[in-house]
Amino acid sequence: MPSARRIPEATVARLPLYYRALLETADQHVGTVSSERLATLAGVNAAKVRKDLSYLGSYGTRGVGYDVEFLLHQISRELGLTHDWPVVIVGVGNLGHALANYRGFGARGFQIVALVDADPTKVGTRVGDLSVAALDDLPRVVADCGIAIGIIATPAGAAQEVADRLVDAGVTSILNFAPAVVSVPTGVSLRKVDLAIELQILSFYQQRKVPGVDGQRGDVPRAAEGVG
Amino acid sequence: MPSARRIPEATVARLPLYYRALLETADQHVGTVSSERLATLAGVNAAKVRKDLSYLGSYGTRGVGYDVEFLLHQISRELGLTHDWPVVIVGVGNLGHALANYRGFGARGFQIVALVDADPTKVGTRVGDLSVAALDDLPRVVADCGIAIGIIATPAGAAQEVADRLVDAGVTSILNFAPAVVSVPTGVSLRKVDLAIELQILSFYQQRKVPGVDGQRGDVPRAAEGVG
DNA sequence: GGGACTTTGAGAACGATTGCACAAGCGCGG
DNA sequence: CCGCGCTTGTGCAATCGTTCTCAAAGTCCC
Repeated sequence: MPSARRIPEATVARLPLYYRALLETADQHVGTVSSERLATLAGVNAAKVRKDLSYLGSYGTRGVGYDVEFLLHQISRELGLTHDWPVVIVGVGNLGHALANYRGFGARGFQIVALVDADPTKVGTRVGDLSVAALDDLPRVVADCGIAIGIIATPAGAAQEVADRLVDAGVTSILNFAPAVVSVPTGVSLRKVDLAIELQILSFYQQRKVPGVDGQRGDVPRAAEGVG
Repeated sequence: MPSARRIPEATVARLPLYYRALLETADQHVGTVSSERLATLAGVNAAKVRKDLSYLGSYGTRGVGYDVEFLLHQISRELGLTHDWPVVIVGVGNLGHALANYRGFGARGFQIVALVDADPTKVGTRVGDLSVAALDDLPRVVADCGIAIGIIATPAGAAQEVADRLVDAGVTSILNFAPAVVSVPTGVSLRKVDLAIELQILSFYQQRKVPGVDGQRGDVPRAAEGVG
């Protein structure tokens, strides 16, 4: 069982980074890692690694470091990655299609087990080895497959309704790719990924690098400005 | 020109939300918005909106609110959205393909003007109305199109090399979708979107909702836990 | 067995972000 | 022209997150 301790949100967001770094380390048959090395692999600093890991428990050995296999096990347990999660994607447009075929999910324990779309012309078509179900079938699909996690890959206008339907169907974790604010009841987790917003944030800092000029290339002065 | 004032990173990350909310508001021919209303539309609270906007300047009118058009103009200027940004995507796999066809970018001022891939069998193929260029052509492509922003949509193993090449070619802002840590020189902005990590974070909180049980559905107790 | 060296774990200082509370400013109606 | 109601802008306190620092605890070598 995961430790009952409260783990800060910022730490939770970094655990997957450590997990990934540890997987790479384990592949190289390395027995232990120091916080220093783990930090390099995860792209953070060592103090943060130690503090983050200390929230999970005292799993390191002073003078030695962390046992790779053991720490992997602890983190995967904490993240709930000891078993596969079935996932449903709603919206089989450009993005939904790509997400359905994205191998990165399966490789990390997330199985896309169902695709759903509101468009009747898409229902029944095959994507990979799945066939698209109707939006109205969502409750049955979710129940049958034991789905707790749903992905919204619809246009912005449909996002809130889809979220509501996902929640009604019993989904309690939602990843929203639609560029819209959606709200969910307490007890349902929601994360959002907005691709255009990421570019807009880059645009902000880019804008400030070449003051007054419309972003065309040339000898760009290397400002000391970074992006977190 | 953008105000010289330093704007906190957290605020910068929210400006695009306000921008989107204001666009919707403007569509409805509403002349002014209060911070309260803007907060609702952007999914944050009113105090935060006011504080964020105050970093840009005193653009509101007490007792009235913010002029929608004027504020839109100010924010788009600050974000550098007064002109289109040409963008190159490196890696034309599943994800690169979807990103190339994603309409959300064009709609917000980001034009995908070039696609690049290291695979010789992909070079020359057409995706939408673009043809895929070779990785070695990157410097020419970047220079010709005046590209400052690059998107990495390659497998993890290629990410660092691609980032290096983008930087060499003159790109100073990078959005990385590959599940790998990449480092860039000072002066180059880097943001990352890792799809699997988002799911893993959801998995963490999901895991804690149904203690001891392997995530299957049923009568899930509504915990008061949320995800930021 | 003991001393030098390494690395963790945690306390404390620091910095960033959030949320509260309220004065100041503006429009409107009388 | 004045007072009232509304909404912004901001000082302040609280919270959250990061970084520094160092004692404690282990290994390794002699």
